Amino acid sequence: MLNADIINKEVLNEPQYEAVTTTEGPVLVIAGAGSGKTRTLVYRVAHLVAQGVAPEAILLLTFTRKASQEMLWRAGRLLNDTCSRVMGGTFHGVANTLLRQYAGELGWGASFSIIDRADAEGILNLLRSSLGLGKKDKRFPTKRALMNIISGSINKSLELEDLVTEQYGHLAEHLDDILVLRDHYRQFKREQELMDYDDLLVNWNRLLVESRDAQEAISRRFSHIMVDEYQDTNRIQADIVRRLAFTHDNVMVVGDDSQSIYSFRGANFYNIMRFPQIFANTKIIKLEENYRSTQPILALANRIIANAEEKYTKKLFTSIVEGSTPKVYGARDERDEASFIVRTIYSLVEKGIPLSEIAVLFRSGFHSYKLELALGQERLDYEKRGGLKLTESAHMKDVIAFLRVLVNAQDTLSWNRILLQIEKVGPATARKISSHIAASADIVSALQGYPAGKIWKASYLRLVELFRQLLSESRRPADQFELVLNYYQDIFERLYQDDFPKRQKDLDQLKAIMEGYEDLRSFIDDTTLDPPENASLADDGRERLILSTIHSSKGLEFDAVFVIGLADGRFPHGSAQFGEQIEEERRLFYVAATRARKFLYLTYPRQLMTSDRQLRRAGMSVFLGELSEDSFQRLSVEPVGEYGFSSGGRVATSVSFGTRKGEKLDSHSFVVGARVEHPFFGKGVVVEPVQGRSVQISFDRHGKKKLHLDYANVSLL
DNA sequence: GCGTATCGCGTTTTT
DNA sequence: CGCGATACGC
Repeated sequence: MLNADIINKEVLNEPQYEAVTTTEGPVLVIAGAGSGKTRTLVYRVAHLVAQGVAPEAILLLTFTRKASQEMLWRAGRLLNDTCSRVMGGTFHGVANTLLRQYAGELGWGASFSIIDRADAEGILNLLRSSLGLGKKDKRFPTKRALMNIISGSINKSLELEDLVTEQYGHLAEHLDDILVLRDHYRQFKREQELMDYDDLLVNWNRLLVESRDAQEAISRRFSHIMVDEYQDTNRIQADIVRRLAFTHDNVMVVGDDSQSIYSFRGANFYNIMRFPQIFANTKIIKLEENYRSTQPILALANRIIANAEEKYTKKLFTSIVEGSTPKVYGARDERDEASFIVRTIYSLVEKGIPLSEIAVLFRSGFHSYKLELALGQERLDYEKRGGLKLTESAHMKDVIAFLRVLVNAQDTLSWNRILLQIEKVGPATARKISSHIAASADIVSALQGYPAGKIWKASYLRLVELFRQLLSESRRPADQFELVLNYYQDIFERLYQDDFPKRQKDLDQLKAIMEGYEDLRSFIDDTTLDPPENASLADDGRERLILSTIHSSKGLEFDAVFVIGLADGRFPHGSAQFGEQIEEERRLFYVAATRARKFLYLTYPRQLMTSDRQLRRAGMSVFLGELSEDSFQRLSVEPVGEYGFSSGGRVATSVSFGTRKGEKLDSHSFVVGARVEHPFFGKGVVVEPVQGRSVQISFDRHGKKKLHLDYANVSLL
């Protein structure tokens, strides 16, 4: 069960942790980057469980799915199976679970389906065209901007009118159109029994406000509530936390105002400032020691944030004094930038840094395309985070649409998606058919009853036949999916002629996931709220390089970090012009730099390819220009000469990691002639005996390498 | 005339 | 890659 030794050693020796774990009542922890915010929460869970609090009564709220996995994993090391009983997850995930349980309280039927953001945009698209908006006027907001306005008014708890005048002033003359659209949008959703992400939180809050029983029950069920990254909460989330704890006030929130990077979705770091007023007798704890990064990295990070216009009194310090100076590399172009990264990764791996402890971070998803190409050539395995998730790609949405309409026949959006796949059926026809289905009780007879056009009748009948089979008898979700795949295969190959083999893998993967579900509805809910990640799902133990947007890297840490694309116009993002927007970009850079433990590389291309294949000169990011030259070291030549692109030789694609981190290596075992294995370089043989802590090994596929036993992950075969 | 196919354009970040 | 405008086919 509980490993008391770890708690005693790791927690009680740290004064801050002791304060954090033993304090009762509301606690606000203001903590800098790398100060162990998440650890603090995990230790508190451990402490509470040790005190006899039932794990089921603890609620841990985080923002990103990754962060919550990370946290539960850490908790698992302390609590083992107990931690699986702790309720942890994102606000939205927990909201979904609770709402499903208490839906009756609000008089909702059991059937409502959750739509994601892109679907919501689809609704707006339909409405906008049905209202005859948009085409007339180029200045009319894009669908994305409309979504931001409409859902932003919910998140920020602002009246739509105020929001438009404050932030979208140029749209003021279209306010009436936007209001009409908003009302249509709500009406449409109500009719279709659809909820989107924002409604989920609004309704959670409504449940707590309107149903005293539910509020009472939920508040008693969770006797201890903890929130990570509190600076990223919006008004509604703060309200929810307040109401959840109304019977006991046992709330601990952790946050850092310098890392507030989500204001674009309504996050409001004044929530942190307000916390002591919302909860009486709040105890405030500051954690200012950084346990993550070396002094040179921290010094650079401090310089970044020192340039911020609004400064908060928080000075980070570290006891890890020694370390390598952050490097800045101005590459010729993106290709050169990618090549630099590949070379440097090789040298880092040789130093013994595991591939999974190296991360490449960037501002926007597409900034890594060139690098991904280079990594592919090198056969270097990577995992990309941020950007499109598995279920967000078009082909996945296509197949999931079939499953969604099986759960909710009223889901007009998914019907549209399905029908548009038929050749010669466009938006207009699709809309007619789907509203015909929505008005009818039985899917199959509705489909059969619709008069099909001559040209597309044949393909349409295939679809009817599919649904007849899907609904003819009760089938397992996996079997239903199989039927859908059979039908979809042709369409799939037509739609994605260029790259369907690559996409096919995703479909297979989804099939594997479906096998684990008995109930189609729960599968649909899970995929809308918690999209599975592409590669990490099949965890085969291989270590992968991490490519991530900075937003998705929040809360994580790596031995070595590359921040790429630090060019003018890329970072800060070109459209960030007003003061507070630039400030948020700066905090973003700060977050990126503070992910690094030991090595930090900042790179930028001097030339960028524009969309029309023209080369354009790009300057260095203003954020780099602001830093004093002594906080980093400029690289003009290759850092390590030995590695270029390996043209013929390939890097091992399947790597098995036998040794665990921290396992002591016995230097006497590495005698000349011993067969060894390295996770990255593969198999090899010792050619020179141990000198100090170094040994020379000749690898079958990589030649001779001198490896340091304290770092390198070498194991005897 | 309506609806669909196609070409060209610009691309933030996410629960 | 999704969107809007334009061109073509029924």
